[in-house]
Amino acid sequence: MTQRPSAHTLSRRERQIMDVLHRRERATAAEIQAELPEAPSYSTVRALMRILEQKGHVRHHEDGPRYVFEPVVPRAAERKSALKHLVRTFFDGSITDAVQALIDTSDSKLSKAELDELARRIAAARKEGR
Amino acid sequence: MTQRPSAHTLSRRERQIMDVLHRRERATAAEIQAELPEAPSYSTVRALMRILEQKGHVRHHEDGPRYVFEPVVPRAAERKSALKHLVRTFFDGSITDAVQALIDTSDSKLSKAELDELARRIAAARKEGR
DNA sequence: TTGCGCTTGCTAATTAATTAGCATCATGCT
DNA sequence: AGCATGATGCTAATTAATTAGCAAGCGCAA
Repeated sequence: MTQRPSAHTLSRRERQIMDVLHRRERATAAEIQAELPEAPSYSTVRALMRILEQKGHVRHHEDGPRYVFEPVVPRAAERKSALKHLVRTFFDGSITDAVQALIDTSDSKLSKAELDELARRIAAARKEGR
Repeated sequence: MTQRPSAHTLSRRERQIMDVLHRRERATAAEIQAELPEAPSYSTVRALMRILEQKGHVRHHEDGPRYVFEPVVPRAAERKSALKHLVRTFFDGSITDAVQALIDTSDSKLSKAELDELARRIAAARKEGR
C-alpha cells in the first residue's frame, strides 16, 4: 500500500464519487449514481467503486443484500486537508482572508445570530489560545 | 462553446495545473512544470496547456519569446465557487462550521492579532448586514 | 417451491488522457 | 552573418479511465 489517498491523484469520476461520499458520509452504489453529474450506468458506478476500494480510498460493509460504501479517510481529516489546500491555493495561505471570504461570499448573507455565534467562537479561541 | 469551465470536469493533470495557476495567478509552462507533482516532460505540459486553452479554461499572452498562462475565470470568482463546494461537501452547507474549522484547524494557531482582526471584520459585517 | 427483482463479480471494448518526439521559428550573442 | 538557445506547434503512440454487458447468487413473495 504505497498509495497515499490524496485527492490530487484521483481521476475525474473518482473525485466526483468521493465528493458524494464525503457529503453523505456513506452511500450505496445506486445513491451515488443518482448524485453524479452526467450519471453513467449503474454497472459503471459499481466498477468504479471496486477500483476506489482497491486503491484504498473507500471501503464497504454489507447492509442486507447491498454494499454501503464510505470513505476510508474520515470526514474530519479529509475536510482539514481540503481546507488547507484551498487556503493555500486561493488565499496565499491566509486563514483570515479565507474566513473573510466565507463571511461575505455567502449567497445567503449570514444572519445576525450567526455572526454573533462566530464572534463568540472567536472570543473562545482567543481566550484559550493565548 | 457549450463547455462550462467547472472544476468538476477537469482531468487529473488539468486540475493540478489549474491549481498551480490559481495559486500563482499566472505562470509559464516551465514554472508550471516545476510545481507539478510527478512532473511530466516540458513537452507534455505544453500539450496540456494547449488543451486547457482550447477548452476555455486558460488563456495566454506573450511575454517576449514565451507564453504566460492565466486562468480565464478570475481568482476571486473561482475561489468563491471552490468555497461553496467545500462548504457543501464537508460542512453540510454551514458557513459557521467552516469558519470554526478554519480557526482551530490551522496548524499554526491564529495569533491574537489575527483573532482580533477577525472579530473586527465580523463586527463590520454585522453592522452593514442588518 | 419457484420465479422475480435486485444485487454482485468479472470481463472486454471504447474513449479520454497523458506522454514525448521532432520540425520549425525567433532571439540574441559572437 | 551565422549559430546556439530556447521557445512553439503538431503529431503519433502509449497508458489510464470510463463505460456497459452478461452470468450468477440471494432473498422475498406468491
